[in-house]
Amino acid sequence: MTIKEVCSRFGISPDTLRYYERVGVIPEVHRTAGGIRDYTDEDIGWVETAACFRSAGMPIELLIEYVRLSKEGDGTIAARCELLKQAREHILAERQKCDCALEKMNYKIGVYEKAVQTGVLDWNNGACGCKCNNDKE
Amino acid sequence: MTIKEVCSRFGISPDTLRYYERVGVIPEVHRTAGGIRDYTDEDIGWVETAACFRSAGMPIELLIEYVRLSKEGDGTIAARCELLKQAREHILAERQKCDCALEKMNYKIGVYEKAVQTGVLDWNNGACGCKCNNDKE
DNA sequence: ATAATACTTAGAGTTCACTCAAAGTCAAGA
DNA sequence: TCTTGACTTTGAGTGAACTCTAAGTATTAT
Repeated sequence: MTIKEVCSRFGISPDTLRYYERVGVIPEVHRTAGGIRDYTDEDIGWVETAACFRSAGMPIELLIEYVRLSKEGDGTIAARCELLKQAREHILAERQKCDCALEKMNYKIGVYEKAVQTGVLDWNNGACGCKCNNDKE
Repeated sequence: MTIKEVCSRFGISPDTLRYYERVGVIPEVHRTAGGIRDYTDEDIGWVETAACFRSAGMPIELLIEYVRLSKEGDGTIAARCELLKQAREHILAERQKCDCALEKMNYKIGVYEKAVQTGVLDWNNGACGCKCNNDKE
């Protein structure tokens, strides 16, 4: 599969794909005799993982470390497992922040929708109960 | 409330708070006679909103636009409502990506946990069903 | 065979969201 | 009053993640 096809499949630019390979977010991609990238199914699997994890906000450094460990072989299985669990905590926290922001947005949108009809914003009755960022101690 | 107190309450640095005010992510903050920031409850409400929405990945530009519209008065209520709805779609999409990444992570962690015991990674039985980034057309 | 298009690399440039530095002002304690 | 430490502004610097540029090579259509 050509770089173009991989790009359109995952919605990533060719520059980004080459960059991912260069810095080690994905392992080296298979090439044609002329040196042009020709992604195998395995290559595509790596791209899919990278694209999926990146789009959820997982930092590039963690992906690089994961690929590095994978190249080292079966001795790093436990380490990779730990890394994935750590990444999962990171993404769970991200989602928690999304939920908190959504709660606040829904509250505000409710107030605004009333205001669109009445012409007056009324923040007094019932504040948003979300605890986001509040009382950090 | 001093800038220090606001910082520790929301887990933001003073530099970031001043930056938010400078570029318009929050409106101008109340000052003492000497020119030192002294956050009122209303100021703190703005900070809370900014911190919450930012932590969910809402871009600064949208927050600036929201504050700009708010300053213009009641004529922009409908516009602000629209902006919030647009922001909500944005955050919902973010959360969707988190869920997709979590599905993939859980699948991988399952494979690795088996491998930690057996010593062998087995990706063959049952692939991750998540559709993240796949088949973009 | 040749022209047009698409690929390659290395390295520089861009964007976003802060973060720091320098130079000066304010406030509280000795 | 003086000193110490926290505040102020303006503007420059940083890090992450791309994104673009230039110069060159490969592939495809005519």
